[in-house]
Amino acid sequence: MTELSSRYDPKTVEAKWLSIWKDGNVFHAVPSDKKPFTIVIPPPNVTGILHMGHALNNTLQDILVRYKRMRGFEALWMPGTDHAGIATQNVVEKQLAKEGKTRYDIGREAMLGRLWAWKNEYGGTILKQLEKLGSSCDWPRTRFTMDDAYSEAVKEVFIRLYEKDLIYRGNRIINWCPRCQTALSDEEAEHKDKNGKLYHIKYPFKNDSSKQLIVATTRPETMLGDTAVAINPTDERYKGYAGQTLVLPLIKREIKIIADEFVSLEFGTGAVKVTPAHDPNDFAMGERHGLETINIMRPDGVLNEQAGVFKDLDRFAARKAVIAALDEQGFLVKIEDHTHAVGHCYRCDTVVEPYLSKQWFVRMMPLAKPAADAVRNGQIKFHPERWEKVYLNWMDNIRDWCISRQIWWGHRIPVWYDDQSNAYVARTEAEAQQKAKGQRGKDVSLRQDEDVLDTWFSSWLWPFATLGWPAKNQDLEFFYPTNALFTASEIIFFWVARMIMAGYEFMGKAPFQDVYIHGTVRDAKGRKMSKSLGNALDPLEIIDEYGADALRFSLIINSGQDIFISKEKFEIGRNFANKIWNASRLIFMNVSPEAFKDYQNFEFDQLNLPSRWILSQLYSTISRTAEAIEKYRYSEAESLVQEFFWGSFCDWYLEIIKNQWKDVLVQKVALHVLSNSLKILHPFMPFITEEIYKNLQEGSVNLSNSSWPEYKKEYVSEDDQKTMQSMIDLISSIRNTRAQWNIKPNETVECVLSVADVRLLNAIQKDFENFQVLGKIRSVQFEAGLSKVNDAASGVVGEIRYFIPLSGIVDIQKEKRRMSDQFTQLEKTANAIAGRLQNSEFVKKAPPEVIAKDQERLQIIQKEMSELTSVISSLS
RNA sequence: GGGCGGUUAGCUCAGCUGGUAGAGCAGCUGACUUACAUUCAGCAGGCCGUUGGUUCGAUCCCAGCACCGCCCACCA
Repeated sequence: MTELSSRYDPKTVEAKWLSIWKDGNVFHAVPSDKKPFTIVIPPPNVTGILHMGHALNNTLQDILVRYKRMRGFEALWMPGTDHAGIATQNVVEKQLAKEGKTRYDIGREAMLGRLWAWKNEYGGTILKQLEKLGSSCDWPRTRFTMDDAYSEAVKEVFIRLYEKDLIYRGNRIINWCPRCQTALSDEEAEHKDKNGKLYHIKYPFKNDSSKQLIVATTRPETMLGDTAVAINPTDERYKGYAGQTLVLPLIKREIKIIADEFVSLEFGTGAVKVTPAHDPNDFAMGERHGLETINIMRPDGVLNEQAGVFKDLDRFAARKAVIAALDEQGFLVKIEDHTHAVGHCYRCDTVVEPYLSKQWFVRMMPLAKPAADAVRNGQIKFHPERWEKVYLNWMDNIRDWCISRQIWWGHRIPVWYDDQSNAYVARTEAEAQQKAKGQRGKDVSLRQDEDVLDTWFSSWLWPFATLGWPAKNQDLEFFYPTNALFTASEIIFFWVARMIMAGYEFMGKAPFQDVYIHGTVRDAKGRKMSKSLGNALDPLEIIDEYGADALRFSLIINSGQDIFISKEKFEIGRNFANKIWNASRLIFMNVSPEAFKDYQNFEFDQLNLPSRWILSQLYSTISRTAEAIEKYRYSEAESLVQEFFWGSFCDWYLEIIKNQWKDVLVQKVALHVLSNSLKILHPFMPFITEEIYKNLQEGSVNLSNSSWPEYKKEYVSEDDQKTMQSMIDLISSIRNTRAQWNIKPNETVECVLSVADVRLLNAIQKDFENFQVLGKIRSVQFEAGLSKVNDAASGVVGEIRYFIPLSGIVDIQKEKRRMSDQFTQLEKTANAIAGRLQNSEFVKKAPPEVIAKDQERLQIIQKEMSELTSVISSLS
């Protein structure tokens, strides 16, 4: 029939289908009369290279999108990339560094030219890699956060928020990365526990230098910028100190002692140096007490002229120098070990500096409220649910968002300043000119804000900006809101939360209903996969070696919470693909054109038990798999399909029918099961299923746009499943003889055992030989054939059945003990229930269904007890 | 410091309405059998972290404890 090779070769097959899908544009979705189903891809960074996290994330999305497409939805999966401001700029700056230049050397315009050139050349890499995974994105729709239209959306949002007074500019302590030389948001500063030191330093009093106040600090170099020392007003130790003057060592500046509730009595010495320009708490105290702010540091982390003799020292060198100087002059009291959390830049891992500067902020409280409510009232659901708490906890403690970045790659802030530093927020410079003229009454020259917006300030618009917002159009109308979002927990705050806020603020609707949070892919030892650790498995290499289907399948079936993966894990998927392939070969080798013509139609009543059984299994698998997918239980869905296809279809059905191939009905059933199995396998393993399905020649339809099998209730029979199951158990028991069968002396058994599986025959025969020696079997006939297997269900082998379960146990005494334990347990339960039922008060008060349940349970227990009794007595 | 999760076979994990536990892998036995050795048949291996509570009955529900992991956080 078909010439399928004995081993599945993913490479050629995958390449072939990728181009068929692409040429046919089969994943293109347009507004139609179907129901919409939309997912937007979490846009990978343009600098991204496919890693296992992407592979997992996108496989999950692909499974759902393909499934929904098969279920008749107009399913759109919107692809695209994120410009990744700092990350991309870092990459290009590294290139420049090789030429011995910095971005300042070549200037803003030339730098942007190089950035775009880099983006145009390498920015598509990650998407091509995602495509190789089999991702069924609507590729022609691919968006980029710095597309012209998208940039308009960003600008629009800035202006709208500004007009609502939700954006403001302020002088605040922010997280500053001295390497990237930009501000970071609170989320972009990663806190890590560091083993540091706590330095105790003497600050002498002005009027009596023999008296000192000892302060404790972890960042002694910032003392150069101290403008006060704070104590707690209730601190008995320092009663009357407030208001006195100290002389700052080294600098000799006079500073006051202030009293502030913020100061903890327990920590350190109870006296805190106050450096308003270099610490957020100190800044707040400074505001409360009207303190001066002294900035001692340049943007690159080197101390400035305010630092006196320490000028031009890097902050860490300065720390050492300050300590040395303090020690030398007798101000250093002691140094203690101290662990504390230190912020690090999430892009370059440099220690972040709390730094006073003028930045743009978004007022988050008003935006957070509807977004938090949406989750509270169930309009948006997290899967697994527990992430809702994490989300809400952040939302309820939300702080303003620093959105300006001192880099060049990104959306430039749409604000212009005149010579008096008045700010004009406008869509274009011309508009700003007009506004300025209106306000100043004359033309003034303007300069645009140098800064760009945080990358996330564009990403948070992704679900609707990709569909064309702020323009009104059919796409937006039809595909928004999206249905599900798939992401890792790391970016719940960065992205998910903000998207929800933006969705409500700008669209008046939630951007999606379901948020699926998947685990992190880790190596076998549980470490995060990373290039620097050298433990990363490259998905492309895995695809190359095992195939994309194998990668997808293995990844998903392993996904519980976090996913621990090693190379061997991908054998699961590869082996399964091979199994599917070979089962298909077997079927294709044995079916006739007649069966091929219409294998979807057959008389169900004429089928034998194994056929009815496999159909029953098939259809219950179909519905259970669908249910699992809908509930976002992907690994369960895969297990169900695999268990059915391999464990039931291949291991039992195909073995049983080996000698029945001449029966057209059997051929039809085999083809029918294969065809439908391919359909339910398709979302998980798109390539191999397409390839095999093609051989079924059901019209010219690709599996990618065929439909999910309809559930046929009439094929699902519990009786058939039970009968067949007991047969399977029976045959299994017979197979499993040797040590297990414990035949009583003098007992003889005569039986005819039919074995369909030729392979099994030898194994079993051997066992039976042993069995004959061991027990007293007079004769056992072996017969490779099918008809008798069917008969077995109706009782021919039933005689064997009688003693297998009982004498098949090695340690009868142990089993007896178990059974009598069980009996006592049941007896106790029965008594308890019976007692309850005789209690007239209980019967009066308890709801009828409870009583009914009790009665039912009592009956079951009593039945079990009587069965147990007979079994126990037969054992002795 | 606050919050969240986990603890089940050697390993990775299921166990989604409470009825003394399942899978895959690894291990061990056995089968060269024309769909598949990327295979097939089988075996063994578990006081379901610990202490209490609720229940006739707890891996499951409740509380405490221990250990592991993650997230958040401005005690310098």
